[in-house]
This record gives sequence, structure tokens and C-alpha cells, in this order.
Amino acid sequence: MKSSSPYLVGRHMRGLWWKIWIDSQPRSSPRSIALASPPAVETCAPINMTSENPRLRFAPSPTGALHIGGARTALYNWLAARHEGGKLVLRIEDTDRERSIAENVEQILDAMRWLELDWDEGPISQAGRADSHAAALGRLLESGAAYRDAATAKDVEAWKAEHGTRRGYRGTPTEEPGAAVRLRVPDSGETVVEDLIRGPVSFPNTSYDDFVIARGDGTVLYNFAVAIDDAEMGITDVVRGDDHLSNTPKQLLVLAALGHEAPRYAHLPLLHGPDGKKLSKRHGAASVQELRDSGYLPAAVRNYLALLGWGTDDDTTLMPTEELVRRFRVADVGKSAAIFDERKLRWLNGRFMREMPLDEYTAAVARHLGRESDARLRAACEIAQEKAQTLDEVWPLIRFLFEPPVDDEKAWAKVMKADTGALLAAAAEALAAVEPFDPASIESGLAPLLERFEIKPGRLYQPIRVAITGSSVSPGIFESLSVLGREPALDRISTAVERLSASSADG
RNA sequence: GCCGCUAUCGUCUAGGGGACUAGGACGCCGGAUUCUCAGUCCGGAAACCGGGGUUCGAAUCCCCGUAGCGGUACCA
Repeated sequence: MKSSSPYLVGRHMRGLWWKIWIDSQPRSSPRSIALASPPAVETCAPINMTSENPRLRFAPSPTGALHIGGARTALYNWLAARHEGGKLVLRIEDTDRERSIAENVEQILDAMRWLELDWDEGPISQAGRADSHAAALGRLLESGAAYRDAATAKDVEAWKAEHGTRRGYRGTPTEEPGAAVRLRVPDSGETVVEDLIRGPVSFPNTSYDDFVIARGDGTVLYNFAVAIDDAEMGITDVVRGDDHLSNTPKQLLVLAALGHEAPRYAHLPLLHGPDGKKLSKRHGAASVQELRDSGYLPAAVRNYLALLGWGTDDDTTLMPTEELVRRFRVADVGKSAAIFDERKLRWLNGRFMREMPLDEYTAAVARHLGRESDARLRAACEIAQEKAQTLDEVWPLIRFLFEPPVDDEKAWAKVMKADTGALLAAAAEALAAVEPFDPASIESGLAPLLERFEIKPGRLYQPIRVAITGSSVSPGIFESLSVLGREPALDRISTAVERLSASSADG
């Protein structure tokens, strides 16, 4: 953060986080009651940012699975809360009754748990707070800060056609009980969002409509509910996506009308898809579940997501979660949108996989494969650990230890030449004598064949590999033979020799 | 349309008036490690959106463009 900014001292300044400037010129219409004598500058008391009790919230709407953008927002909130020793509240923004689906809530919770992002309170249903919302709505109606207006969307459009496009819609109060409720927005002045990441951002009040805060039936809308909930739940820091920045003044206006203190705000740059557009489900944006199913590790995903929009001064890239918690500061987050790049996640994931203790690694593989975490799997994991970048890549490498060799024509054709039968037969003979049947002994048992046949190692090892795995790709050949075991290995080699001689007889 | 945000290698970023011949990471290319693949190690190519201004000096500050994105719902 530029130290030149008067608003941001250091990289995580604390101080006045918002203020609303409203010209003292009241509007001529009766609507000005609520703002009859607004101060020229209305400012909340500075919040002491060293305050011991920061409260953050992650507030997803259950209109779909949690995608990586939402996951990053959740992570940043979690990191900020843990870094500050504060509380994280999980709130489900389900005031849109048609698009909010119960099973999506479970999906979101499931995703949070998998990411190992725990929360201290909630999940709280926003819709479940309808009574509080209704009470606040009543107060605003009472004070005149809000009013009923019978205008439909079409009416608003017509009004705008008449009054020009630069002006926000101003309605006409009505007593009609079924009419929607709108908040009065000042006709002058501007509302300033003191954003922790961007500094002060000001919006002319005239650019906002008297926006609807409650439907005709009394149920409330997002920008109203969110302001009330944040205030009543004692949220001190709102960390959310950039797509909310333009709506923040509306929430500030609601807060001001209600006499509530506003939280601090930090708007994160959006995550874009490869096409540069805002990430959404119709993007096929990777959901957290998809990441899990693809074999990524939660810790790697956290590390990667943290780096999307945030970096360290010293270029550190690989960070265990504790380090993320220690170093992360919301104010250090960058301002521009980032694009999700799975290749870097793969690399990062590979690093985490290789650095895991074997038992942990085996457990992760077992979970991913839905298998028993037994001694054999552990042995398999041991020889495959350094080769896989994702959990998904492990099985193809160790499959031969649990199932018969795969049938890979190409691999066979490539290494099983006419004269390899003799080679394999000699290898089998050598292997039968190896004692103990461990990688080092196997290697020294096989080595003399290289000289005897005057061949390069590949000429011998690749046929053995194909014989025991069916594939031309596997962990190290000595390790593979050892874990497979002498008898199965000899069986497979002799089967290959038979097949070889049968085909040469044919041909 | 209106309001707002953003702009450094393909991607994620560092840098915040002189330390910039612009650093790191992924990816890419080449080499090494010669049992495959992967991994690892070494090397390489690769960027300050454009134009003005301020200044002795601008990637950095200001303005104007341009582009991208977001908001503008009785969605969240």
C-alpha cells in the first residue's frame, strides 16, 4: 500500500473506515424527512484496529456449489480471522427463496470442511433472521427513511427515460400495503467506501436509485439484509468479492439510516476464468468438489488460492497453512483480477505430495482410492510418492501391485522384440536366485545380464516392466519388482515369455 | 447509457521516483541425471497498454485515451 495515501498508513492501517458525505441541502420533496438535517460530514467513530475482537464473516449464497472464487474468499476471511485471533462467522445468504437450494448449503459446508476452514459461529441462515429484518424495516418506514412505492420495473424504466440516464430513480410514496419498500437516497453528495485494499472510493448519490429493500410481501432484499446482519452480528471486517463494491454505498446508506456503525471493508479483486470473465458456474469453473475429486490436497489448494491475488515480499511460494496464517494480511492483497491456472496448482500439489510423511500420504491415497490403508498400499505409495503430482496419478503407477498387468498393445509392440524372450528368460533365472528380494539385490542380480547380452539397460528393464505391469510406465523397476514379490514377478515374466514365443511361432 | 474498479513476461506476482540491464514462481525451450514416466539440478527465451505532463530522473506520481472487468433486479 502506498504510504502516500492518507488513508492507509502502513500496509494494514486501521482507522476511519467509512464516512458518508451528504450535502446539507435537503431534497425539496417530502422524502427528505429522514435526512432532514444531515451533518455535512457524517463519520463513524474510528475503530481501533488493534481491537482484540475482530469478527469476520463468510457469506456465500447457496445458488450453486462453492467454486474456487468463493473458496478464495472463504480462505481470505479465514486467514484474516486466524491471523488476528478473531472470529469467523458463516452466514448463508438465502434470501432469494427461488434460487437458494438446501442441498447447496450442504455442498458449501462440505467444501469448507474439506478445505479445513473451520468457523466459529453458524451457519446462520439469513432468511432465518427475517424478524430482525422486519423490525429494521419498520423503523425505517416509521422514520421516513424508507417508503412504499407501487412502481414496477417498467415504471422505473419509464421514469428514467423521462428524467435522463444520469439520475437515479426517485419514487412516489404510497399507502398501498402491497407495494415494495424503497430506501430514500440523497439527491446530492457522495458516499465514500474506505476500502482496505483500494483506499477511498466515492460514489455520487445521484447515481443510485431509491432502491428496493423489501418486496411487496415484506421479505427483504440482499443489500438491506446484509447491512443489518453485519451490524447486528457485530461484524467488524467485511472481506468479500469486488462485485460487491458498487453495492457497498447502498449498504452504507442503510446503515446510516439505521444509525449503525459500519464495518471495515475490503473488496477482493475477482477471479476470472481463462476467458477473462468473472468466474461462475456456467464457466465450468472448478468447484471445490471437483478439485477434491481430481486429487488435489487441501493444503495445496489453500496455498495456491492464497497466492491468487496475494504475494509475499520475499517471493516465498511454498507455504504451509500456519505460515499463511502468520503472514497473510488483507491489506496486502493486490487490486487486479487474477486468472485461475491449474498447471501451477498441479505443481504446487506435487510439492506437497512429495513432502508428506509416508503414513499421511498413504492415508490420503487410500481415502482418494476408497481402499484400505494397509501395508501393501503403504509399500506401493512409498515407491510412487515422488512421481505423482496429484492423488489421481498414483493409481496408474501402482495398479500392477493389485491387479493383473494391463493390456497395452503399444507398450508391448514397442519393447517386446523377437529376441527379448531369451532376455526375459535369463532375467527370470537371475531373479529366482536373488536373495533377499529387495531393490539393491535385484539390481545386482540383474546387472550381469547387461554384459552377457551386451545391451543397454533399457533393453532389459523395459521388457521386464512391460511384463510385470503391462505398461511402459511404472516406478523404478527394482522397487517395483521387490514390492510385487518374487513369485508374482516370475509368473508374469514367464507369461510374457510364452506370449512372445507364441507370436514368433505365428509370425 | 450511467456509476465504479483495474492495467508489469502466456499465467501468478515483486517492485511504490534513482538500487531496473525490471526480480521470483508456474508453464515453455535446451542440457544433465542415461531403466520408463515423473521428479530433481543447470541454462535460456519471455513483460512495465498508449499518449501527454510533473521531475535532473517515471514501471513507480498526475491527466487523457484505450482495453478488460464489475455494478446498475421486488438476484446474491
